[in-house]
Parts: sequence; C-alpha cells; structure tokens
Amino acid sequence: MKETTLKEIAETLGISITTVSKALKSKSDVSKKTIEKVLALAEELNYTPNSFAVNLRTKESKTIGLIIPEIVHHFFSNVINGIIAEAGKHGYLVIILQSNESLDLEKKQVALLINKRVDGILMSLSNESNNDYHLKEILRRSIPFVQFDKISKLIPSSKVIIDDQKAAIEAVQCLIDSGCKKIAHIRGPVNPQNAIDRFLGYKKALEKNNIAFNSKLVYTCVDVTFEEGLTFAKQILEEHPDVDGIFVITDLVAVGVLAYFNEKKIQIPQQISIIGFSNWFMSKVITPKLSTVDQPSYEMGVEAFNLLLEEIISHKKNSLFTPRTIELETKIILRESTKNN
Amino acid sequence: MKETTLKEIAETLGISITTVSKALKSKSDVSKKTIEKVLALAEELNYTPNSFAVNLRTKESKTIGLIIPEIVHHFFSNVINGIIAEAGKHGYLVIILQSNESLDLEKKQVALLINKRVDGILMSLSNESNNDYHLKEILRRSIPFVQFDKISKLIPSSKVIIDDQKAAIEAVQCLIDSGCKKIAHIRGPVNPQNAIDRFLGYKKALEKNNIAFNSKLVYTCVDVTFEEGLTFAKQILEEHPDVDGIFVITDLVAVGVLAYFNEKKIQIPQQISIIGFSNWFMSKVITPKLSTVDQPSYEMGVEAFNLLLEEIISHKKNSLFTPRTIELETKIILRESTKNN
DNA sequence: TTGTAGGCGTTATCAG
DNA sequence: CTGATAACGCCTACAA
Repeated sequence: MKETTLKEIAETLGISITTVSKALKSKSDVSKKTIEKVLALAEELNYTPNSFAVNLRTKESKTIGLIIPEIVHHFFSNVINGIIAEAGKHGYLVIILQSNESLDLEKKQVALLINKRVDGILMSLSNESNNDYHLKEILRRSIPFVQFDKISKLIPSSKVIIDDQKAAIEAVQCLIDSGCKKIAHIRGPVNPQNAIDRFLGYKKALEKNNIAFNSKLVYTCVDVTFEEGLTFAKQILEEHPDVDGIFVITDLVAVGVLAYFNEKKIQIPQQISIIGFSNWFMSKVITPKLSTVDQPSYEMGVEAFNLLLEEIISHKKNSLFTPRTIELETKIILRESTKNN
Repeated sequence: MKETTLKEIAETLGISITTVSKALKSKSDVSKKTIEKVLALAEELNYTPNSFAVNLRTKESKTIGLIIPEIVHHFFSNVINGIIAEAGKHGYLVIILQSNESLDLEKKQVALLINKRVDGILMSLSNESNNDYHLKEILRRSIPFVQFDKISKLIPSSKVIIDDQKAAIEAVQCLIDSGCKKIAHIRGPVNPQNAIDRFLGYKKALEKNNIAFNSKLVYTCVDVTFEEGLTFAKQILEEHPDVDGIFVITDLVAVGVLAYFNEKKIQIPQQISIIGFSNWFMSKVITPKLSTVDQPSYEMGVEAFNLLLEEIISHKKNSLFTPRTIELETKIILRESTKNN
C-alpha cells in the first residue's frame, strides 16, 4: 500500500505543497475554503504525516528510551507502567531496554539509544554499574537524562529516589521495638547505592539502640533471588540459631527466607521476625503475610518522566537546565511476619 | 552539542560526501587508504549516522511496536522479555504500549504505531476486543503483524498460541483422575478466545468422563484479579459446599481462591483440589504450592518476534507472505493443591 | 492568501 | 576508485 503524501494531496487539489502543509495545521494564513478541502481529502486518503520526515525536520522523535535492569520484576514493571502512562499523556512513546544487571549490556543499550537519537533517556542502573563513562557520554551529548531508583550519586542528572537509609532505619527499628535482640541483615550486592544505603540504615538503627553491630550477621546477595533467600535462611539458622529478626534487602529474597522457615516449621514471627522491602504483590499473598517497606513504584515512573519532560522542553529552548532530585515517601507495612501489630 | 555529519567529515578530509558514506560502510569500491582516513576521523569525531535521515531514506526504522493488555503481569512481562531479547539480537528496538484491557485504548495505540511507521506490530488483544476494524487497518496498510496469546481467529495474520482447549482438558482430567466428582470452573471474561477455549476444554473433559455439565458451577471473571478469586471461592463454598475441585482460568485468581480457603481452614487438596493456569512465579511460593499449567512465555515472545521478522523481511522484498501459526506446548505442573502426585 | 526555494542528513544511481 | 546529483517527505523563511 502506498502512503499518501503532501505532494499527492497538493497535486490532486491543484495547489502547492506549502499550502497543504499549512492547511493541515489550520494555520491562520490559509483560507477557510482551502482548509476544508484539504482536510476532507486528507481524511479521505487516510493521510498521516510521515514521521520519519517530520523527525528529520524537527530533530525530535517524541520517543524516549528507558533502560532498566529487569522487566520481570514487580517493582520495575510498575515503574514502567507509570512511565508509559505519563509519557502517553504527553504524546511520547517509550523504547524499553534491559541491562540484565550487566554493565556491559547497559553500555550497549546506552549507545543504542544515543544512536537512535531518542529525545531523552530514563535509567535505573544495573547492580554491576560501578563506572559511569557511558552516563557521562549521555551528559556530554546533552541528552536529557533522568536516573531513578538505582542511581549514581556522582552523575549530575535529575533523579527520583527514596530515602533508603531512613526507610531501612525505620524497618529495623520495627524489629527492635517488637523485641528482637539479634538482628541479621540480608543485604543487596556491593555496588548499588540503594543496597549500600539500606545496609547503612541497618547499622545506624542498631547503633541508635545500643546494639553492637556484628558483620557476621550480614549476608550479601549476588543475584537477589528467591533462591538466595532459601540459602541464607538456612545459613543463618545454622550459624546463628539465636537470631530473632531479619531485615531483608527486598521482598523476593524475603519470601525465600519465609519459604525456608515454613518448611523447617520455624515459628514466624514468634521465633524469628522478618521484614522485607518494596511491597511486592506476592508479599500479601503468602503465609504468613510479609511485613515490608512500601516503595512507590508507579509514582516513581510518573515523576521520572515528568522530570525528563521538563528537561526535554528546556533543552529544546536551549535554555539551561538545573537537575532536580525528587525524593518519594516510603511507608512501613506491618503484616504477619513481625510481632508489632 | 552539535552532531557530526557526513558533510563535516567530507569537508575536513577534502573529499565528497558520497565517498565518506561508502567508506563508512567499507564498500569495496573505495580505496583502503580513504576508508582508513574516514574511519579514523569518524571515530575521533564520535560520528553516528543520523537515524532520522536514515529512516527517511530507507523507509524503515528498525523499530517495532508491541501492544499488550498489561505490563504488570507475570506472564506478559516474561513475553516482553523474550520479545526484547530476540529483537535486540536482530538489531530491532521495541516500543511498548498498554491497552489496559480497553478496546478504545487499544485502537488508539494501534493508530499511534501506524503513525509512527514502525516496521511491524506485535499484539495480544485486550479482553474487551470484540471488534477488529483496527486490526484490519493494520493489514490494509500491509504492516507486518503478529498476534500472540489473546488473538482474533478471524484476522488472517501470523499467530503464536497454545492449545488452550487441550491444556484445559488435561488440567480438568487431572482433577478427575485424582478423584474429584464435582468440579467448578472459574473462567475468564466472555470475549477472549483463550477464556472461551479453556471453558470449552473444561466442558469437554467433563463430557469425556460422563460428568454432567452444570452451568451453575461456572463463575465468570470480569477483571481477572486476586480479589475475584477471593470472592468466587466464598461464593462456591456457600452455593456448592460439595464442590471438590476447581479449575481456575489463571494463577492470579487461583491464588485468591487459595488465600480464601486458607483463611477458612479448608483442607487443600483433601477437601477441595485446585488447579490454575500459567505457572506464575508466585504459584510455587505460596502454601500450599499451586498445581498449574505451565505456559511458555519467554519462548512465546521469541517466536512472535521471529515470525514478525520473517514477515518484515518478506515485506521489504515485496514478496508475498503467507501467515503462519505456531503452537507452543503446555505442561501440567502438579504441586500441592491437587492430590495426584 | 498562496507559492517558491532551500534544506534536514542520508543513500542510490550513474557518469567520470 | 571518486563524485555530482537527485531523491526521501516535510517544514519554513521569504517572495509574490
């Protein structure tokens, strides 16, 4: 099927391309009659402007790129949801790329998006990300750029985050308030800022309550999976049978811990209390229901897009843009895996 | 930051744009020396071809569109994963759009992708989809198009599906084999083909085993949610306390059923057996672990993209393309919510 | 109110 | 081996 072009409309109507172009936009300097004629024919021929040509002319594609570590992940798929919804409202489309938690892949995806000349890039870093040459490249090319969730503090871009440290302190405080004396922490990998901050929060909460920090009680995830939850639960039980509380980096792992304890008929929360992070859907469905920290996901996507849009608009006007950081609120959700309800 | 263009390279090197263009592609009809010079300078200037211009010239954007009902959905996010991964291997990017199970939105998303002139469209229909004017429009414009999972049988496009009816028969047969005499079915909404087929499978399995079909035992989801599982479980218990088996349209709803029965201390599977559909991650994590039908998701994405790619290539060559349908295998997974293991 | 001309950055054709 | 020239389809000064 051949696509209709301005030229065709112009020729069949016996007027110039320019006039057709203007008429389609109902510009004031075209006669009503012409506008009507043009619109009618355009309608009839099913005309849609060739976006490739428009892109080339206007140097923008109304398309943004999104790079996240993993799509199959309750938190991230909710963020995507928020981004796509908000982008749609403003006439933007979203290209989604995954880093699979690999720095190499992440670099490739950034390069792809740069080549594609997307109007802006939204990104949550992979766990491997400990260097940021590729992020600097985005800034160097002055492509609008917003980081969210897992960010690099050193990159001066807009950001949407939560206060991981504060949230972690609150979570651990809950365990302490409910009577836990020996609290273990299953932490995330070494690189991501949020794993570091949650760990720091854990430490600070202990300190505040005059509980000695013991590095032996800290277990470090590599892949942050359900299976690691299983493994660490077993290890904790063997190495520190007197642990009575565990703060886990994220719900997926916490669910693994629960599953292992369920199997071993450990009483939860009587013998051991567990608190997770992120409030995955799954958490309220398992037995016992998992206490956790609710982290806004959809909203994070919305805010991230809006920050990006601000920057895109400012970029178009060539005016200078000062990056902003938006911090969203978290909320402790107490359910059945802790004693304090 | 200004982007480097062919023209710039040509001027600084004192050669023609044409030669630069060819050299960058290392065409055989350019001297080695020139190629080297050009590549070196391009590298130095960080040259990347302007994809907008390339799109316009080549009439393709190496970008496809994907429309799905919901992103926050274990099955679909896995499909997306497969699509993006496979697309990436072949140099394609993916724009993702959600229909939110709304026909109106679905139509808008189709229009968006058509305007965007994506090279092809991948789609799983919304539950509301009972008309296909918008799908016909895709075909009319001869845009490569593949349907997967929730499809319209009437649209002659390539498809990737499972045999829902057969899988449902197998699932219900499992319940019967394990001794269930009165089996209820919580079915999906009225429109989607897969809900219809699973319902038909349920009916056929009963028939095959000389169990009378009773329409009172069929409950119809509207939104296909966890909450509906809760509600229908309650209803079943009240209206038909002697039901001893339930075949549920999908795991999410089945988990709701489980949750309600757990709360009511109904013995599963002793009193009532439950089998779900789709094998969500959640299913193996709850107590009791849910028996279900495993449905390939990642693989479905991969196959769908490859079918689309075939069609895109054929379309480029202007050769005619005959739609193909790929049917993937399902597998019964027996866990703790049924008696037959 | 309408139209002419030039250009966005590439690629393809064809001649030198 | 190299380059001039003409598109691709649209937009926008500027001229008529």
